[in-house]
Amino acid sequence: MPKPREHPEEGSKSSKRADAQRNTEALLKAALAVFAKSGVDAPVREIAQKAGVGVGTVYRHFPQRSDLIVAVFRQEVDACADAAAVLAAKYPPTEALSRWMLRFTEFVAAKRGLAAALHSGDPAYEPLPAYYDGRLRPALAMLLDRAVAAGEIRAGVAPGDLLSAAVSLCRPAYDVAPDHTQRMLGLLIDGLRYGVGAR
Amino acid sequence: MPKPREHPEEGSKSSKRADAQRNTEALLKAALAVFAKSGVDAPVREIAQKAGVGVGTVYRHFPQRSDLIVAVFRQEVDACADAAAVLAAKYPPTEALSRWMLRFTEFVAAKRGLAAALHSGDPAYEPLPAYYDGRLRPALAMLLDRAVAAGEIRAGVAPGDLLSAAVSLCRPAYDVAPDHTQRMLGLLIDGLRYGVGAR
DNA sequence: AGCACAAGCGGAACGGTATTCCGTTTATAC
DNA sequence: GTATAAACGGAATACCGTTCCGCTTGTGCT
Repeated sequence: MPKPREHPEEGSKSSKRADAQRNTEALLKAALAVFAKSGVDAPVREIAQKAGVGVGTVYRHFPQRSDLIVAVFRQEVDACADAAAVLAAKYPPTEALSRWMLRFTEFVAAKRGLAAALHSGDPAYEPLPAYYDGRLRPALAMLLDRAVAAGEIRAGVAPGDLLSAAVSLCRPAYDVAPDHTQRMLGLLIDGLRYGVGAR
Repeated sequence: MPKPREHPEEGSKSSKRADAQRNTEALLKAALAVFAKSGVDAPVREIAQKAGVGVGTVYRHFPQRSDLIVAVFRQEVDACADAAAVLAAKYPPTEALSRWMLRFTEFVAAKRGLAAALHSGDPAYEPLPAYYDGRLRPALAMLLDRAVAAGEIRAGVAPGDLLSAAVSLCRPAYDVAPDHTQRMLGLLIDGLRYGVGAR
């Protein structure tokens, strides 16, 4: 009989067979693309095909459709949050902040389809807002702190408020000139700069 | 050949055959119940069965699913708005206001499933918020005016703000003690009373 | 009352999707 | 190399939306 795993962890993921691991990743990638193109109600077959697996495999990894949606959402939130550190290392404080805000609004715009699912009342999505907030708010707080420390923007701006404001700004993004969001964001960042050095 | 209708209107509705009229009403009633129990994505067959008609009849009256949803929504909005006049005639001003607010939060809580559909981006639902506002805001304004005129609450409260506040209050209603909304509403009404006669 | 006719009706039929199930394949430990 | 269980694929099943058309029924007329 096969012994229990000797190495409960391999690489960095939980103990799963290598092919299963690959398929999980392929599915997440495929689902991201398909959701973006056809919405979260896209046929499961389409996702399976794009990932190069059978439908059975989709259900093995994500028994509920909501499991797949949640996984994609969390992955995207993580990517957006992680981008903060990368940008902070690469650009001066306020430019990093500005670029991240733009990145964030792209995330929000791209996930408009998911947003409807989140508010559907399905309890499976209940923990997502907390996850979203827990990852994104600290990321933005870090960027804000750096810009404040550099004396480039004023202190006292709550990260949560700024996130909400950015979300509001990209609300009409789909029936307005595409650079509208970008210009509004510019205004928002300029607003943060206002009064630097004033007490 | 059958002549064109002599009496273009009969009773109070548009010129339709009596059975068609009955079926439309039965469908609205059934859809209301089914939507409440199983959400707006409930099977059409289920609604048809509950109304005692065939599925073909559903599609005859409501070619698009969204037509049925919109009709149910408007009917409920109307019922809620009309309740204002009934309550105003039956209770003293502030009690009528209080009771109506409770009635309104019940409406919002019951329509959480519909709310998701409203934000789905389907253009069929686009005119609904305006309808909602156009019916409910005047209803609430009337109740507020009466309470103000009676000197029971202070003036200057915008009906729209109060509606929004009430909606926010019942947001967490589904994972909190059921009387939570009621208590919060009590606070809200008390807040309106504050400062009467001041100035 | 009886008739003619179109509006209205019911539900079978069609096309498509989600979900399950199980025989086959494959990664892993020894 | 081999045994074993995890994982896979896709056919099969179960639903659901939507259409279509022969049948029923309300209505206005005589």
